[in-house]
This record gives sequence, structure tokens and C-alpha cells, in this order.
Amino acid sequence: MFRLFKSQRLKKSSDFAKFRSKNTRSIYCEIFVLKSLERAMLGMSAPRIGIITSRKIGHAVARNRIRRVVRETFRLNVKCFKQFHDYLFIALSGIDIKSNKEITNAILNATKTL
RNA sequence: UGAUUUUGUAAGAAUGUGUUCGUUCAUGUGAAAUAUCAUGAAAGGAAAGUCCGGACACCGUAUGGCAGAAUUCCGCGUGAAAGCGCGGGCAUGUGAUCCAUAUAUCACAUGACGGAACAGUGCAACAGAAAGAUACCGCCGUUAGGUAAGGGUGAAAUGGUGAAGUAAGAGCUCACCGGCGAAUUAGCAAUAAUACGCGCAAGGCAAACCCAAUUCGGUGCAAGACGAAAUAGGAAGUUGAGUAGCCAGCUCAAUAACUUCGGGUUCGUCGCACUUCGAACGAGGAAUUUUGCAAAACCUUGCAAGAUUAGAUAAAUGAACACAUCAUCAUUGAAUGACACAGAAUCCGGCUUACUACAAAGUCAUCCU
RNA sequence: GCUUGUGUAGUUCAAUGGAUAGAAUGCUAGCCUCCGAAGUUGGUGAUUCGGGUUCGACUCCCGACACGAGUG
Repeated sequence: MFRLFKSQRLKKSSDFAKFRSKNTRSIYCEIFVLKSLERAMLGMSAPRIGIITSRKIGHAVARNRIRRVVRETFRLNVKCFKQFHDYLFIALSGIDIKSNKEITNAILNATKTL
């Protein structure tokens, strides 16, 4: 019931390019930027997420940790995310200092306003 | 006791156990596993840097020359190679012995350690008369000139000390030391020792060009193979192209070929996860490793039994809770944390760098006797 | 992933192995002006880091670090 399928993750570069071109709703925290984009009402209804962790955040271990935390929060709290929407999570520098709980709480607060 | 350096460690256990929720791959069941199923496996010593060397794949041909790149004391061992290890020689530095100093001897450390020549070129700021040949002061003589002993400069001044000698001086001559040469002896060799010869007109830098010897075809899994999808031969330029910097040779091509710009597509499978046979169960083999036995002074070897073999692709290997253990804080009850460096990306062998703990050795500092 | 390049003042660039590493711009303090701007005179400030070769290193060599570029 809380599974995370491969189809729920953004993989193609065209999916990421849509965020650049079209108008998106976005919210900025000190740690990250979360963007949302409405999708055509076709196919599956579940929300999808893409994660960007650039090299500025830190070494590969720190980047892996953030990706895992974001995926875990997305998996356990799918109901907070709207259906037929794509989400893009962009991590910013300074996120590697925060603990796992702080990151999850910050994401859940962000989804309320989106 | 502390700091630091070097070497080593089948060490770096996701701290352990349990529960719950998940991720990737393989196999099975199944019509379908991208249906919420079952079983099994799932990150390091450096996975890192990409500095070397290979395997492997492609380049229609990889042949010769030039250019270019890399390596460089000697011997032995190991290895596919790069490299690594052991021993020896030489040079430099430090310390000790000796001690007026040098030489010498011993110990330790470091060394990209071929060549300065009957090959050539280049460089040496400032200072200094002079930096590869010269004469400022001085000395002798006073017409020309002779002279490198003394002065001072410099990183470096044409070997050092003493005697003899002289107008004054000088390897001009002699003794000792140093240097160079070829010979003999020792050594597998690098090289060393010996006596002999040369008065010693040429020193330093080759991580300056260069010379000698040896080695090297290029590109890299985004290599490459197959399938699917898409599409319009649109514009400009060149006359050759064959992936090597140039030339030659060889091969192909001729009205087609190539380059640039613009447009379209931009997904999947294999390569690729120890390997072979097999439809599968399974069997054989390989490597690593644990235990036991036997042989052996040790290194190690053999036999038997068991275990293990990562394979992702916007890129898996995770999260939460409970108990135990440990650490820190606070002060005797409960809070925080699971610890450094750090994340496989075709595979393997090295090198380099980062870092925790333990062990050993060295150096330095402080205290005590 | 693979290949490859570059590091000099806050910024943009110079410097043949040899003075105190130079110039523009910026910043800053005076002068000028009624006050600013412009002008003018000073000051400030750097060889990414660690070793080696050399008498001597921004330069040559080695290792690290940082920042780029190319490649289907």
C-alpha cells in the first residue's frame, strides 16, 4: 500500500525540461526548492517525483542520503501530494547538515501550501 | 605521559538482536511479476584521484621514414606488463668516533642516480677587473710588458698545504693530498683497489635544448552489436576518402564522396557479472576463504569437508520503533548519538591521496629516578 | 563513465629561471568644487596548496586541491 513504483519517478530528460518551459507553482525553503506541475488526465493517476542533487551539496554519500530521505517521505506520505501532478525536488547547499526528521518535516510543510 | 613519522593488520563488524514498512536484481509459481506472491543475493580499503599497465571491442590496410611520447646506476627474485621486494655500488645530508682542519671509519636518512665527451648549442641576474677567458687595485720592471702570490665580489674565481725558485711571480720544479687517463688485479656487473703516466687550459646547469640505448599504431564500454521509432535529401562549401601530426606506400571511389549549418528521432536489448555442458533438475571446473588432518626448520604444499562469487542506468543496497552494548553530556536519570575517510558504474593488477583503531620501531618535548 | 585543459590583486589581463611580481579597473584617503561627477596625487591588495631540481622558481618536475571544456 506504500509501495514506490518505478513509474512514479521522473526519468526522461523531457519530463525535467517541462519544468523549465511551462509555468509551475514553486515553493522555496532555505534547504530546497519544490516545484509542482499539472499533468494531462490520462493514464495513471499517482503523482510522480524527480529529485535533483547537484554537486554543490557535498560528496556522493551525502547526496545519496538526501535522495533516500526524499524518496522515503514521498513513499510514506503519498496522500499529501496531489494526483495528476509531477513534482521536482531541487536540493540546495546546506541541506547536508540537517537531520532526516528535519528534512521530512520541512517537505510536509511545503506540500500544505502548494 | 604527550606530540609526530614510518611500517604492518585475511581490521575498518551499516554496533548486535527482533518487529514493521520498503528498493534493485536473479530464480520460481503464474495468462500476466510494473498483480500488493515466495526464496536467495545486494557497496570499499581505499569503491576516490584517473596517474600507470593490461584484458576486451572497433578502426576496410597499420608497412616504411620523419616527427612525437615514455623510460634510464648494477645484480637477483616476483609478475602478463606496469610495478614491487631483497642485496650491492655511488652521491648528498645529519650524528658519532678521531680531532687543529680535511681525509677516513661507523650508523641513520634521502636520491627522476645514463651522458658535460677527439658531438654541438645555450644559460649564469645583482655584485665584481674578470663568469669561459681576463688585468681594477697591487707586485716587478718602467719602453714594450711580465705576473694570479695578496685585496675585495659572488652560489661559483681555474685544485689545496709546504718547500724550492724568481726582477716580481707562477705546477715553472719537488713532496704529500686531490683530479684525470689508460693498464693490472678483485667482482657476474655497477664499481673499487694498486702501482704507472699526465703538472692538471678548464669547473656548474641535461626536472635547458640535446645525444645514446630501449619501448610505443589509434580510439576507448558514451568501445561496439542488434532491434524499434523518426525522416525531406533542405542550404552552403570542398574535391578526394580510408579515425594516426606529416610524407611515402597500400586499398577504395568516381558523379559520387566528404565537411559545416538547419530539421527529425533521441527508446529498448545485448556487451554485463565466475565459467562450461544441459530444456530444466543438476553435474564438472576455476578463484577466494574457513576448519580439520598429514608433510616440512620456515615460507609453503597436499588431501578432505563446508561456504562464497554485487550488477544499478535521473543510477538499487534504505527508513522507523523496541531491547541490549558502547561513547558523550549532565550528575545518579534520563538526553543525544552509533561515529573517521568515504558510495560499485566493463573487468583485473599496481601507484598516489584521504582517514579511524590496534601493534611495533624511530624522533622530539616534559616530568621522575 | 571516458578524455582533456586552466589556476597571478576583489575583477580582467601581463611578466625570457634573476630588482621590491606590472597595468587597467575596483576600494580607500587627500586635492580640486558651493556640493557632486570628471580630473589629479598617494595608499591598499595577489603567484591555489605541499614537496623536489637549481646559487636562485609565478616560470621546470612530481603530488594534492579547486574550477571548467569536450564526448552518444
